[in-house]
Amino acid sequence: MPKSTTAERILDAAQILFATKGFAETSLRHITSKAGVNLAAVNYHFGSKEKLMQAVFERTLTPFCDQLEKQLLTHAQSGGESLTLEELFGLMVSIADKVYGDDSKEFSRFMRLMGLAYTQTQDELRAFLGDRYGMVFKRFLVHIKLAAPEIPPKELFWRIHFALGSAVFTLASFGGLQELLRNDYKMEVGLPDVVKRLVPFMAAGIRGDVEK
Amino acid sequence: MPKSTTAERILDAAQILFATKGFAETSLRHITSKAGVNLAAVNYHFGSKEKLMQAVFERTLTPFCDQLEKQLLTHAQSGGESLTLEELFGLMVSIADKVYGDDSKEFSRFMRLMGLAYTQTQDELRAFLGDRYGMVFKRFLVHIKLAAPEIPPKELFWRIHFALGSAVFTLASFGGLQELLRNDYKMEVGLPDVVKRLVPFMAAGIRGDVEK
DNA sequence: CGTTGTTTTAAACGGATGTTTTAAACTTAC
DNA sequence: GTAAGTTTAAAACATCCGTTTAAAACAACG
Repeated sequence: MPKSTTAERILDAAQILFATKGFAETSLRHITSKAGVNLAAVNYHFGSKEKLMQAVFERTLTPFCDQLEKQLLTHAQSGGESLTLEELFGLMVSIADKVYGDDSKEFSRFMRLMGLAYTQTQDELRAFLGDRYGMVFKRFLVHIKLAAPEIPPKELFWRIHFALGSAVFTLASFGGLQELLRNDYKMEVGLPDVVKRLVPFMAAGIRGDVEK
Repeated sequence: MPKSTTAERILDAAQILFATKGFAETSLRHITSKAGVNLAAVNYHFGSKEKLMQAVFERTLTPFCDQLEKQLLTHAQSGGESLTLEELFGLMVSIADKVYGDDSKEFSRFMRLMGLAYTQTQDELRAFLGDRYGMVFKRFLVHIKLAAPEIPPKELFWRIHFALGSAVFTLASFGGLQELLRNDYKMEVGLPDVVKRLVPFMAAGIRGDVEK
């Protein structure tokens, strides 16, 4: 099997435990014992638990954002017309697919981490994510505005957050919902299945097919 | 000022702290010092931290659910036709208005608690809420199904949770979004304003105007 | 008043947490 | 092969946690 460094094993274990139990509920001893390394290794390699959390996000978020920016840029330079909402969200999905492989567990974990980042009030982490990835997010918002130019800014602002909310909420609690569906409806469903329903929901919601 | 019992002061403090910091991140010492009572009072009056969490939800959730059930029942008995989605969500809004008064801070806190209950992996709390309020929720789902009979169950399941997500997410972080809107767009907006946009968004999303 | 039952208080308990320390083990290069 | 630098190891540190104890304060009532 491929040898992995201590730092990598810590990141792997931490990512899984953070995603399934939350930040405060996951102790360094949990992480290090799952990773099979010494307790002190966390503070040696990362400095603190807080920095470890940031490193976990850094590792999973950076490849995704880099790819997203690159593709948006090359599309803009190729002089094509602006992307539709479905294309924009579809782009995110396909990049997530590419970056996180066919391992839907990994993708699900990533989504749960994103949900936790929004939901849990980890002030330092929030600041870190804002500093590190705020620009990417704003650039993406510009594309959304281009894709829905007829919506007044204030209205668009809220619709984006309605849509964002449905995505984060659903994907963050995906495991629980999956179980609920299994118990109440005797149905199995995978993440791609839900994403396929979610993308048009978000796109139409923002575009304003929802006009009363 | 109106005298309040020790148990009430604990509930008040706990509700605020839980909503702003999360369950695991809020200690009993935080709660009791904010409430101005002795540490042991929590275990004396509620038995444990877990039971306190349940009591907080009980206090804020029960009046709302009771009212909702009563109104749905009287409507059914009056022999009227089934309610539309807009009427159903509008009913929830009006009940929330009545129960939580005009205090939009309180309403926002309540929503944040609901979001945490969904997101945070508090197994015992989840079980408690399921036992205590599962039936109310299911009865409400029946009304939604009646209002959107043409949607297959599985599809409806997910659309409901998309809509639920947009509501919980948006209203739970309403304070932050309000500030963001003020800074970036120089606009002021109140809670009723957002709810007015949210209800048709949810209704249309569930009904399936979102068909691709 | 004195007794009884309830509530509050201060202190301690046992355990878990993040972090630090100090020494040992391992790598790397001269 | 030894010296220097890097990584791991075990143990201890200080602090915080939820909970319990036992005594004090209070309330109600005969």
